[in-house]
Amino acid sequence: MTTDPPARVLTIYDVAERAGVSIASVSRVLNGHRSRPDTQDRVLAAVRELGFVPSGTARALSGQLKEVVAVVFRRAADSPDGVISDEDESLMFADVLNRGIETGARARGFDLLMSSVDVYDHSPQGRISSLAGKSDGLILHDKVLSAVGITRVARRTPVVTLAGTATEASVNVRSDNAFGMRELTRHLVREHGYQTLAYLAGHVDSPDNVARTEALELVAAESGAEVWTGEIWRGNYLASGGAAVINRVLDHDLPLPNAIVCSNDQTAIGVMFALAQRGIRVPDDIAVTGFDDIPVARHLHSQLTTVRQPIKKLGATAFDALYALITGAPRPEPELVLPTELVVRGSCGCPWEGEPA
Amino acid sequence: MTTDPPARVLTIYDVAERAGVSIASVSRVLNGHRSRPDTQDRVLAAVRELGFVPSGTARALSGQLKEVVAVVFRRAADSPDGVISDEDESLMFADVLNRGIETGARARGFDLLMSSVDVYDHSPQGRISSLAGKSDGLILHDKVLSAVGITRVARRTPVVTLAGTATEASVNVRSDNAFGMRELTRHLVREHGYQTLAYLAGHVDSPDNVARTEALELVAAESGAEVWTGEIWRGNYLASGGAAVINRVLDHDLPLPNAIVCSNDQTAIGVMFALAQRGIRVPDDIAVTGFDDIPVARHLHSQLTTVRQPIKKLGATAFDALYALITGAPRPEPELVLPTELVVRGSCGCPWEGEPA
DNA sequence: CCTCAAACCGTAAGCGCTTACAGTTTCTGG
DNA sequence: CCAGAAACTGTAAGCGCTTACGGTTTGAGG
Repeated sequence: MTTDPPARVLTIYDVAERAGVSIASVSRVLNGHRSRPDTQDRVLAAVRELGFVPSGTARALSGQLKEVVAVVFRRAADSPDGVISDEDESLMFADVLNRGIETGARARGFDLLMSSVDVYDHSPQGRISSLAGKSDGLILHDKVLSAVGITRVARRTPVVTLAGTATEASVNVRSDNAFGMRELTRHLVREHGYQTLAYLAGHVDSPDNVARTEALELVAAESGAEVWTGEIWRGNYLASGGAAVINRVLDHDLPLPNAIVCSNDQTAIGVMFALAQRGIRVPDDIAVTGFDDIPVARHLHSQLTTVRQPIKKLGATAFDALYALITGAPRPEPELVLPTELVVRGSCGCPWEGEPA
Repeated sequence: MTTDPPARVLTIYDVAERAGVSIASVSRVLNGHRSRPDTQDRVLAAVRELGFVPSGTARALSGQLKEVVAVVFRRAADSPDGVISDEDESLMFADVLNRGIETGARARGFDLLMSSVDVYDHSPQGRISSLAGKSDGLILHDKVLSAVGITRVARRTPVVTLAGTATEASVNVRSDNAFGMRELTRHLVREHGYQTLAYLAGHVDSPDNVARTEALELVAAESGAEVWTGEIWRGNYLASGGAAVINRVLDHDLPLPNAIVCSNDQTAIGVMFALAQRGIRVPDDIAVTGFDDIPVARHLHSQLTTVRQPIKKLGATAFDALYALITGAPRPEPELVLPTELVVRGSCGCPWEGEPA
C-alpha cells in the first residue's frame, strides 16, 4: 500500500518523468508493444507507484477504440407530469436483454453506454448520432429508429439491431418467432382443443409482432380454429396495455375467447391481473399464454405457459456481432436467428404443480 | 431531407469551410456563445446540411464535461462454466435503481456508462479507475468497493454510493430502512400476534441489512416476540439464496417460525417458491414478507406484504447528487435518506383480494 | 466624416494520448 | 575491434475540439 497520490490528475508525462523515459515509451509499454525489459519494468513501476490510469478520452481521440458500445432502447415514459410513476413495469425483457449484452461486453473489456429514448421522442436521430460519437458501435433495440434512420447511421458506425430488420449496413439479431408461435398454437389447438384464440398484439408493425401473428394465424387456419385480432385486441407489449384491453373488452360486454395469446409475457401479466380483478380465473375460465419467458414468468399466479426466447443469449450474440463489425473480423450474417422453445406451465390449462421449469 | 453525406466522418473544419468561417466561430455557435446573427445562421445551416455531430471525445478532451456518468453494480455471476444461466434473477432491484438513475441522467442530457463487477472480482479498482477516466463521475451500488476503496477513488472524481456509507469525499443515498422495518414488525407482532419471526438475512455486513436487522430486533424485543437470526437463516439477497435456506431448514427438520421476514423481495420470492414446492401454504401455514416492493411483488402468488422503498427515486436522487458534485453546485448533504412505507398485501395473513396497491 | 469603444472574429495553443520517422544503442559476425 | 543490421528510443505531428489573445469590423457620438 503506497501513500495516496496528489489530487491533480496524472498524465502520461508524469509517468514518463518518474520512469525517466519518454512518453512514447510509456505509451508503448502500456499498449504491450516491444521494448526493453528494464524500460518496461521502470514504466510499470512508475505506473503502479503513481496509480496512473490513462485517459480513455485522449486514447480514443487518437484513433483507438473507446471500448464502449452504446445501447439504445425505448422507454415507457414516466407519467407526463414528471412524477416518477411507481406503476413502472417496462423493466423486464429489455433488462434481461441488456444483461446479455453486458455479459458479452464484459468478456471483451467493453463497457456499455446506455441511453433510452422516450416513447414521445419521434426524432432521436440527434441523440443517437451523439452516442455514436462516444462509442465504437451501436446496439439498437426494437422500435428505436426507422429503417432509413438505421441505414443512415449504419453507414457511419457499426450497428446491430435487436428484433428489427437487417439493412445493407447493419446486422439484425432475433429469435425464431415463427417456430415458437407455431408450437404454442399447435399445443393450444390440438392438445387443448381451443377453438377461439384472441391475439393480444404488441406494436403492430414490429417485426416480432408480425411474425408471431402470421405464425398463429397460419397454424390456426390449418386446424380450423378462429383467431381474433381486431382493433380492440391491440396492446403495446406492456402490462398496462394488456390490462387495458381486457378492461375494454369486458366493459363492452364483448365475448372472451377460449385462450388469449399474448404478444409477450408482460402483456400476459397485465391480462391476468385484469382478469383476476374481474373474478375470471386462469386457466379454469380462460387460458392465457405469453411469449419470452422472462424470469418472473414462473413465479406468477397461474404460472405462465409461454415461448422461451434465449433472451440473454440474444443480447450476447448482438454484442458479439457488433464486436466483429467493430474489429473488422469477417462480417457476420446479416441476420442471426436464435431458436425458441415452447414452455408449458399452468396458464394454458395443463395440469401443473409448480415444479421449476 | 438532404442527400446523404459522404462516409468520412465530419469535423468542425468541414463545417467551418462550408460556412466560410473559422473553426472557432463554429465552436462558439455550437456552444451558444455570442456571435453575429448571420454568422450563426450560416454555421447552423452548414451543420444541418452536413449532418455534423461534434465528437464527444474531442470535446471531452478539451476540458469539457463528457456528459457521462458511470454506474457500477455487482452482478450475480453466470454459472462458472461460462454458460449463461437462465435461472437468472438478480434482475430486479438493481435494474429499477438503474432506471431511476437513467431518468435523472436523461433530464440533464447525460448518458450512463454501465459496468458490472463480478461477485468473484475482489479488486475491481482497476476497472473502476478506468471508468472514472471515461466519465464525469461515478455511482456505486452496494458492495462494489470497500470504504477505503471508495475514499481513494472519491478523491479523484465525484462519487455517490447507493445504500452504502458516506465518506469524507462521497455522498451516500439510502432509504429509511429502520422506519420501514419498524412498521412492518409492529404489524406482524401487534396486528397478527406472531410470536416467532425468522429474519432471512441479506449480505450480513451491508448497511441496509444491518439497519433492518436492528430495527426488527428492537421492535420485537419491545413486544416480547422472538427473532431467529442464526447462521442457517443467512441468505444473499437473491431468490436462490432464499430458496436454499428454506430447503436447508426443512431438510434438517428444523422448526418454522410464524413469519419469515425476508431481507428483500427477491429473497421472499425464492422463499415462497421453495415453500410452495414443499406444500406449505402462504399465508395459511406461514407468513412471508419482503422488502423493497419491486414491481412484480404485486403479481406474485400470494401477493407480497413488503416495505416500499422509492427505488426509482433513490436512483434519481443519486444522479442529482452526483450532478451537483460534478457541476460544483452547493455540496449535498453527505447522506440523503428517502422515506419508506409499509405495504400490506396478502402474504402476511391479511385478507387481500388483489386490488392494485 | 472621424474617433473610439464595443462587438465579433481568426490564429494558435493546448487537452492526453498514439505512432511514423529518424536517431541512437546494442548485438552479431567477420 | 569494427561494420552493419537489428532493436529500441525519443521527437514531433496529429486526433477534433475549446478558448485566450490580439486584430478587425461595426456603429455610436461628436
